[in-house]
Amino acid sequence: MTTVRKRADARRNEQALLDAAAAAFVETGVDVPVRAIAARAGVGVATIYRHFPTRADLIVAVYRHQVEACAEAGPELRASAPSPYDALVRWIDLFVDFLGTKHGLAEVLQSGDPTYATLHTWFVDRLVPVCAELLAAAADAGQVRGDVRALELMRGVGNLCIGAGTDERYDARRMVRILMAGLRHD
Amino acid sequence: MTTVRKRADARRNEQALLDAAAAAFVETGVDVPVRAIAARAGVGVATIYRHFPTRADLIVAVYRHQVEACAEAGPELRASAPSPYDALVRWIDLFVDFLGTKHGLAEVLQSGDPTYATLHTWFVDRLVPVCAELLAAAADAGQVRGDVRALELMRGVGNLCIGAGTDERYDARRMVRILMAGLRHD
DNA sequence: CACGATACGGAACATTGTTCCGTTTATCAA
DNA sequence: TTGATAAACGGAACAATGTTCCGTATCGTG
Repeated sequence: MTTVRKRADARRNEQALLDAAAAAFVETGVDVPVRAIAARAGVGVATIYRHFPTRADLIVAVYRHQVEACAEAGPELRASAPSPYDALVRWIDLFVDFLGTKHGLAEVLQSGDPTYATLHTWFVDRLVPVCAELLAAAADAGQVRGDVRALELMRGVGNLCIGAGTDERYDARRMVRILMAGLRHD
Repeated sequence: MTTVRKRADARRNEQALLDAAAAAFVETGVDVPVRAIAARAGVGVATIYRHFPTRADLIVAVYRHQVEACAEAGPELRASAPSPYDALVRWIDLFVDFLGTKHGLAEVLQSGDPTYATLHTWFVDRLVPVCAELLAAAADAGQVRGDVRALELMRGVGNLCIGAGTDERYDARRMVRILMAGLRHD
């Protein structure tokens, strides 16, 4: 399978867009206007759409590595943590860390806006199985109630992370800890 | 204090707008375009802004009675429930009922969008004290941990309600129950 | 070096919130 | 009843943003 090599300027622009988007996401949030990203990368708006048909594709590309790392940490924690429940809690911590530092990502993930359907699907496909594994192990060990599905838990945690960092009176991490504590009941 | 009586057409239009907005909120969500509300009420867009300077004011006007009822239920539950914790849980249930049936309201409440600042403030001012009362009673009775503030709890619950009703795999009410269960730990 | 395919840039279009202004209408006094 | 006046109105106009289109420029290859 000989990969068709893209033109040099196309590859250059794609990288410039990824860099510009990453910076803009940090500075303004994932809902930064496309024109701002384009200007920052020194390209026209159409170039964004050519490389990333939807905004979701761009977000996915920017955060691919970090989400991948989070997914891979699941099995590792399962092996190294003192108990299945600990493994689950620590993994959820990683997830919260990730979401908490991405201004507006949690919001957009749960928004239901069709623009972000790809993003939502990608998160679910990649992370829910990992969470399900940890959750099942904890349930099998009798450490958490058995009637909660991974998708539900992740969505709840994601929801709790909305607005994290915008109001010092709201501590998303603490709320997630309380939710995880509630999981222990039957 | 003689109240300056507004013109008859102004009063008529204000009521028509409230009715149209209520219907549109149910049908489309609280983020329905202003033009759609105006058309439904048979008025021009400027008439909306004349009566309700911001979208938040319109939402507040539409839901005023229901939020008021929720606020008033707090002391009643406190008196009638078998325990302070039960009172708290039941009151939170009412709150979830309210949010769950208002498409997009939970989203908008936590969005941080300055457009909805008035709405956010109104919710906080009216409901947080009620929640604080119930929470303090439960904490005094040793039924819940004492380090969670009412604002934080309500915000967490509000967040968990985001997306309720748009995905049958996510049961906001169950997640709220789990959060409330987590509150019992120290 | 020339040519075809690829990619580009920015104008143009669509949607939505918000404001402005010329026109209409309700109210009240004569 | 009628006319003056302040209140209220409607819709055009403006601004911001997402998305698409098309004429032009550039890359890669023979």
